[in-house]
Amino acid sequence: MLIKAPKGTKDILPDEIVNWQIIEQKANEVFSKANFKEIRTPIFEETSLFERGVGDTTDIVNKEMYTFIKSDRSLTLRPENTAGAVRAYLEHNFFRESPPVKFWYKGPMFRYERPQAGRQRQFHQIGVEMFGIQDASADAEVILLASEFLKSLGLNDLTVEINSLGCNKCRAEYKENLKKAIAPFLDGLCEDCKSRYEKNPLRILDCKNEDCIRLFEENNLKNSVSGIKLCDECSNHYKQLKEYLDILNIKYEENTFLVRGLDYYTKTVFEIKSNNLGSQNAVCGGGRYDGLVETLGGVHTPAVGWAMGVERLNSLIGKIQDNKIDYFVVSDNKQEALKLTYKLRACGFSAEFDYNSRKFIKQLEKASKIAKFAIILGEDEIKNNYLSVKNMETSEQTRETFEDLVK
RNA sequence: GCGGGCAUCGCCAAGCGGUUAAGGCCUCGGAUUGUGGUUCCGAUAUGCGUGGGUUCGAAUCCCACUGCCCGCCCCA
Repeated sequence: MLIKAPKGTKDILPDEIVNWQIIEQKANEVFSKANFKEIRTPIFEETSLFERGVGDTTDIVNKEMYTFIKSDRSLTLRPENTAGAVRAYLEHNFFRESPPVKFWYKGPMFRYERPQAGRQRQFHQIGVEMFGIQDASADAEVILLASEFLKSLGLNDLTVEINSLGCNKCRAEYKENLKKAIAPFLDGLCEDCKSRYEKNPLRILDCKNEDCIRLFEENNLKNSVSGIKLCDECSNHYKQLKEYLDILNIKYEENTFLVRGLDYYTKTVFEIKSNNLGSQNAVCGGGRYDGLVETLGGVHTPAVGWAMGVERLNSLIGKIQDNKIDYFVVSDNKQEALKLTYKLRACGFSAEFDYNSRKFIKQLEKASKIAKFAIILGEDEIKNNYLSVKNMETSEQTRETFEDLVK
């Protein structure tokens, strides 16, 4: 019985690795320009980091974590990277630097869920975190960054949705008002919504149940929600964000039903969606988390960030072709072929030869499949110290010395 | 945790109870011991996810299991 990769995990094969390399390279380019620095945190952390950081009312913490005990310590494979980034920020005293402190990261995350389109148990995220700036220009900055990054990958028309959840102060009020608006038709909602009503009423807005959505519409919940006032500070912040986005010419849609499932978000939340992803349609999600640094033991520090799912991103990008190598050395003399191959590599070219010493015609056929040029190195070439270089695209063949070729 | 669908060569597949399980791609070899990518010929599944059962006879029908995919929940 062959051992297979575990459920919900995938091998990234040579055929598709080019996409990944390009995504990571673009991330580095785009984020570096904005002076975001890459950070790499451990793949596992102490379990309590996620319980405190992500929130113990979330599904992620309640039923999706890969947790194991080693030497009496409870450790967990990271389900996301924001908590780890904040932990590192505190552990290495980044709060002593002049704000903002700007990080970006990439890497695998782990969540125990039933796999489906756009969802795996081991998946990859690229994300940014920005610490120390309360002003809405920081929110705009990270949204701009997400948009620039997507643009650099040729993804231009994705929808940005934004909303504001308010701060701790006004969110409590918001929840009460929301409950009041929902109360009249609470009985008609699904079981999940009924239990969310007490535990986490904001999440009711996120319900996908058709009957619930119909009831929301019949009772004009959207208007009721829009009518709920944020405190002055929060509504100002939200207003400023929209002004910044307008100035930056970033198109967005306001979605008063946009609620994120992680507990740490405050004020701004946003998602970037695509219609080509199946039912898991968010390629990017994030927002502001002004309370998280404090929750994890630091002084109050405003922060904002997002994460993208690399697998989802990848499925939006067409397959990027692997480039052909520069030279394939065709020769009956394996020693000379090997020597020439290594000389070409030393000069910075990609090169290969036929390890099997097959017939000339087979070698040329192989060359046409994998290389831009074939270098024919036969008896005559070796004796008279020249190379026959054939362009496999145009069939043109020229006679050159090694020195001319590598110039 | 709950629904739905699918499993035939490395990949894509035809077959729907009856003699040796189509075809295509890829791979390998030959036509062709120095000029390929087009062409022609040839090779490649004692086996149809696994285990039972029905039948004279099963890839084809029935049952169980496993795996994968899709959806719900939640999230990237």
